[in-house]
Amino acid sequence: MRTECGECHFCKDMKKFGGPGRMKQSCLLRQCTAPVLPHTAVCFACGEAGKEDTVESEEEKFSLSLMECTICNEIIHPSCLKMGKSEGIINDEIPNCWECPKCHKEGKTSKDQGDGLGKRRMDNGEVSRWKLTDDPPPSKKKSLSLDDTTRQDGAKRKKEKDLPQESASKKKASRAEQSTAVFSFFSFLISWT
DNA sequence: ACGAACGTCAGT
DNA sequence: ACTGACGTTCGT
Ligand SMILES: [Zn+2]
Ligand SMILES: [Zn+2]
Ligand SMILES: [Zn+2]
Repeated sequence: MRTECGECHFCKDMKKFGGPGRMKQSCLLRQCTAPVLPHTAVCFACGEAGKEDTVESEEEKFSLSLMECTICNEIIHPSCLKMGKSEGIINDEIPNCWECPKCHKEGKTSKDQGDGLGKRRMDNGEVSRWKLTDDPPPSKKKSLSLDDTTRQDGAKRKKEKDLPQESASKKKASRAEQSTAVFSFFSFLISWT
């Protein structure tokens, strides 16, 4: 809720402070201390969303909420984990965040990430990233189709000033735009080597 | 491994 | 539609 400092790296990028506005990050003084899961998050086991608001007992709210593990990054309803005894370690600083019982069963104590990627904020004050997209736990590799449909969100590269070539769905680049794209492509080839 | 870039989400 | 900003990808 703090006001933007106007002087940090990200503020200086903002158009409102005269920057190009490409980074699109919040002011360093305004970083969220309690990030929540996206609304699109679903349970790794049952594929459904969180249902904490369908019940009023605090105990049931927990078992029907979605919890994300800081170690394996799986998001799951605690109630969808049918494990005998083991309890997870709940991080009360960050909503819907824990170290799941599965991970704590094996040696996976805190600082070994199953896949390296996907970090969040550790208990100290240092920032990290976290990921919520699944990754098949220990075996398969996720096909990673290079082509299309399974596009994660996120970003590809653009360039520096914007290459306006788009496929057939939306704008249908004008021929002038196409030729600039071709020109840019040749410029790129020339600058190679 | 780090940081810039950017698509996309979420709120208005 | 517009805005802020998150999470992923890519260049280095
Ligand atoms: Zn700032
Ligand atoms: Zn579930
Ligand atoms: Zn886990």
